Amino acid sequence: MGKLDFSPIADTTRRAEIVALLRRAILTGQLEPGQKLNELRIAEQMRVSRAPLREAMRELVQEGILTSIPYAGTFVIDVTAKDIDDAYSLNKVLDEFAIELTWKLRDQRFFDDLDRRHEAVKQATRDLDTTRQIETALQLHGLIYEWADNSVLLETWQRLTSRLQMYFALHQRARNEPVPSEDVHETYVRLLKGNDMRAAQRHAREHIDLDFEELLAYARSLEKRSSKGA
Amino acid sequence: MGKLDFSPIADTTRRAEIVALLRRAILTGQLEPGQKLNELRIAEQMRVSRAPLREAMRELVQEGILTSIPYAGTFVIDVTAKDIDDAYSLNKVLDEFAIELTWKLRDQRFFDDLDRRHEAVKQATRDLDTTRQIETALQLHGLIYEWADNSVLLETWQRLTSRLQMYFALHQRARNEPVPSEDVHETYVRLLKGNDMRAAQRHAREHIDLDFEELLAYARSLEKRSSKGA
DNA sequence: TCTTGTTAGATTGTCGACAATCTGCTTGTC
DNA sequence: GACAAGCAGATTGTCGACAATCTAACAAGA
Repeated sequence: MGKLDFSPIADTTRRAEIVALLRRAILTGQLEPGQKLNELRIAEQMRVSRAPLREAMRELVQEGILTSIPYAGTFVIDVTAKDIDDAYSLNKVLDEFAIELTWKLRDQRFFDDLDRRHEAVKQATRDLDTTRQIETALQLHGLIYEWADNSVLLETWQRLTSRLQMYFALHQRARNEPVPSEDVHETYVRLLKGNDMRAAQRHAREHIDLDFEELLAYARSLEKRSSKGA
Repeated sequence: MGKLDFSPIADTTRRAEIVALLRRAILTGQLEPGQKLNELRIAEQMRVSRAPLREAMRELVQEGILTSIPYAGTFVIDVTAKDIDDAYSLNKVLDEFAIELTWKLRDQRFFDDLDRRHEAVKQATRDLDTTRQIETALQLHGLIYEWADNSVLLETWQRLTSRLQMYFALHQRARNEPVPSEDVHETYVRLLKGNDMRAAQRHAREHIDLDFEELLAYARSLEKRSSKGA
């Protein structure tokens, strides 16, 4: 059902633009899990040859949101409940670590940025813009990784985030009941501003406010169905 | 091993072969950090066109061992002491997590595999084959990740491993004094076989036997020098 | 001498065409 | 009707050539 229209590419290298376009299409759920990406069709829509498109797809395969089978095709990854569970549990461990690293580096700029990102989530919530809501929530949570001053950790988190964003978008899309939310991030932000690191870590480990539990339940409900064709 | 088990068919695409070749060249230090990869030259040497080579390079960029600057070139990543330190500290956290997940899944096959990999390290050590020594040591440590039954964690570890292997190979290469080792993995293996999970985790966190400290010292000693040209 | 503009060479980015491979349908046989 | 062989059609993988961009060497002018 992939009648998504791409607009022609503009500046910088085509490859980079293509990566951005495809990533966005996948993470917002415009390209559905399991869907095959037809190189010729996409290349024509973007007014681009297959070479940069294929290179872009190779990047996204390594990024973990596409999967490739030689001579068969490249597909959006399938989302299983196990995948989500795996990502969830690793995320908790990483959060705890990131908080530990960030803790003594916090300063006024950190708190300001924290508030700013928190506000962005609340704004998206008021706007009922669910896609942006997911995006901003993940950015809020990403702050501790950006401040942790550990490039490998940050990279790891960003890879995880891609998938998380895709999962959540999928979930939101399913129940077009759009708004989950009053302010679920309140506690998280307050603890990050406070003086009790252990409490913040505990909150991250036990109570994470991203609605994983519900997401998991949704994924399990999908598990029963057969895979869809083209 | 008397039961008939078919492994997947070999990847018959040139791209996959190229990825394997390049990765090996980088991880063994044949391609040095900072070095530029000339597409035309490499393509000619491999008797391959630039298309699959470029796709392969794109994969390795995402894998984190190459870095690319548009219209300038693709280079082997530079190794800084900070990078190693970052990877090291994240590795400790992940090890601890992997041990926790693996712990209750251990069975006889796990212990057998553990012994087998441990033996492989000792064999490589006896052979004075330092490259293989690094490789097998990392495979030994990778066992807990393979058993942890968390695909995202395994993927993360494998990405980390690429870099670690590169760092260690670099280090070994520098001091051609080849042998570090009597059996430094003894304690690690013994604890993984035992009944005290906390002790195993503590060992992973505090005492990891991969010679990180020495590696770090070496990297810091390099920090003073300027970058080299082609 | 220093700066600035130009130009030639080399290298990366992109394109269109061809080769290899897969998929599904058709055909022929039993 | 069931089944294997074989033939299109479509799609991915690879190639060689061209376009865009960078580098550095050189010349002209202050």
